[in-house]
Amino acid sequence: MKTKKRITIIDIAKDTGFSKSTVSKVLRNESFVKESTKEKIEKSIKKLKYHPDEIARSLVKKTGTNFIGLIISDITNYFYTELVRHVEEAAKKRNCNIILCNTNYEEEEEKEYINILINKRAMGIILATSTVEDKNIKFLINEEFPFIVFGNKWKKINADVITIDNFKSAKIAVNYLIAKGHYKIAHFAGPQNSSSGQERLKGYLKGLEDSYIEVNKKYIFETEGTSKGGYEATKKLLELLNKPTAIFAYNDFVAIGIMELLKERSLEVPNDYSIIGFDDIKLSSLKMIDLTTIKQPITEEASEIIRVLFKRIETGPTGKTDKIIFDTEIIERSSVLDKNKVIKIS
Amino acid sequence: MKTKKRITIIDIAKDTGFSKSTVSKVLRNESFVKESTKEKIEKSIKKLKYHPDEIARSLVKKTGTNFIGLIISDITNYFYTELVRHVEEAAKKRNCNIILCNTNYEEEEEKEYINILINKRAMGIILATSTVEDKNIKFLINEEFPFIVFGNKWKKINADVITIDNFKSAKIAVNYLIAKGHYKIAHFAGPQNSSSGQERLKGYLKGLEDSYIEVNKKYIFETEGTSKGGYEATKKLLELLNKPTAIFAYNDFVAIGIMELLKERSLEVPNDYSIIGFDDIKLSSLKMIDLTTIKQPITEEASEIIRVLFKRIETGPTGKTDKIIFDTEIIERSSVLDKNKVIKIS
DNA sequence: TTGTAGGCGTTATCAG
DNA sequence: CTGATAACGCCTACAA
Repeated sequence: MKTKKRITIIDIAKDTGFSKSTVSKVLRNESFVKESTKEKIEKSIKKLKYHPDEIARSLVKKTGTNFIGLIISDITNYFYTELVRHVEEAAKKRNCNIILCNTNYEEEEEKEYINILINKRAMGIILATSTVEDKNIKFLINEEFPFIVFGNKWKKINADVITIDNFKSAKIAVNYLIAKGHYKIAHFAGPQNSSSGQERLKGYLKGLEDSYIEVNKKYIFETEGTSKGGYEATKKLLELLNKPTAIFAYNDFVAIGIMELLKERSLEVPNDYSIIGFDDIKLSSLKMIDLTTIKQPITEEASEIIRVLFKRIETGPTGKTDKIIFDTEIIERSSVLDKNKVIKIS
Repeated sequence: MKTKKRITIIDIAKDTGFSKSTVSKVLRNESFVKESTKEKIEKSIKKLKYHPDEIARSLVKKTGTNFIGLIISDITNYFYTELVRHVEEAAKKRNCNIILCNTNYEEEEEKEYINILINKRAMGIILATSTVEDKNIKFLINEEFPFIVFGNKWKKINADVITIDNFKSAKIAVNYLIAKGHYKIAHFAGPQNSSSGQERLKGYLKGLEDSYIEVNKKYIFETEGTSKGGYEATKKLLELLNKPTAIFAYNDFVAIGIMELLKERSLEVPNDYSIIGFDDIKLSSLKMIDLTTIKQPITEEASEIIRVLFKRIETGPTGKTDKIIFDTEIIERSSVLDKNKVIKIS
């Protein structure tokens, strides 16, 4: 699997009769090259279809490879899709390319990708898997490798982190439902090995507590954070005798799964069940879905990820890390019933 | 922006007292290294946190960098999202990583990314933008750079191509609508600078012709292939005096845009308008959307892309290229009304 | 079993 | 203005 014979700086040196260092000079268009020889060399470059080898270049310049590794769990999760898109864009502005690493939710893959990225001399790594492994973070810290964590464990770890306040945002969601007259509120929690899952659950609990609503443990379901998870949890929820009137879903995906099952059972949103999601993926704004949700400012987060990561690349480990917490906002759509406005008939 | 001082093979040579070639030997675990020295060296490697530099390695071995460039128009287009996911997976199996290049539908970006990928010594390029530029293909052929085209211009170009038969598939879609009793069928065509857009339009025309249905030019709208495109075209369509009963959309996205506007106007699918899409993105299977559509076997396509690309990388340009055409199938859901089964009341 | 030397494609320093 | 020459981090005969 050898690559075809590359044509190098030497080939064009031979072709023109100049030395390779002169060729190198016109390549980097240094001054002090006679116009005529510059032209000759450039002509030869075109003729021989020469392209400078960035790899060799970065080797001697000891400058970066201009690769950034982006590790995510699942690119078909639309929330991450949007992250990828914006990160790629932001990286491009700094002349960097993204090496896409999809772990498919498998822990070992995360570790493996990290090693690959280190060996391939990525300049930095963005860890955006939903359940970042502690040991991997420790490993990266120990290696003194530039990296940044997205959306996870911001309090505990000594690394740069870009995220939102999941706890607070979850409280906001619950308070919103309460304000709309709901008090029987279920929570379809995310994976409890992810900090976002944990924090949102805690926020839910606190939200209820603040309004003196007693927690009904039967109203809490742990899901895997996918639409399938929401779908399955809804099945169980519908078996409850004392059913809730509203559901706070771990994320929009889960919320959509809920809608799926309700539709199958000819139950209506929001009349039978109110739903609030999390993330505000593009899907949620479709009229056919029209999900009320908590919006993450994904574009801003993405550019901060790149900004902070580059800072880290430049400074190296300093002991001081950045924790950037973005605000969320509630996007009101039609999936939550305002019970205060409902005329009571009975 | 220098990277931190890397520890190299020489550092661990010094540390252990052996020569760098001996170190190199244990790295590639060659035989003929005394067990005890091997152990010492390995210990030192761990101690100094040494990682072999794949980049430097590939320089001297003249073997590939194990990078594959994937150029797409828009990763948030769910169809491509799924492509990316499967391509990444297939590449991983061959120990390759994906450099993700999102052109954002801008032609110049495509050219720019190609240059970057060549300079960074990618092993090959997957061109999966919706409107691949002829000149870029010619450029790559001329450079003798390994590449493969996905979903475009398979007849015309002398390059490896993986695609479906858009013409035939479009005919199938139209025939399906006709079989369901529709004869006033509109087509929301895709960009006519993309071959898929052209071919699907031709297939639509031929499908009508085969059933002796006269073409109504007012029923043909060119869209940009997005949900917004479908949304806007539907606005115009609703202004028609003689309205169609069914719409064949360029892709599922466009179809969803149609649904959006219909929903806004309180029009129903399929009772007021039947819709058939193209691609079968995951979204389309949601109960809230439930779109009848033409399915592309994206997983299989992705693995063929990688297989054929690797073949090309190995053989280099041979003059003979592969054109692999996948079959599509129709996925029946609820967005098409069977007019034959409708009881006529009037 | 281990070490030496040359080279991969560039850049960079310093003479000429 | 132009051209040797020594790196960059690693591999690979060939020698010891």
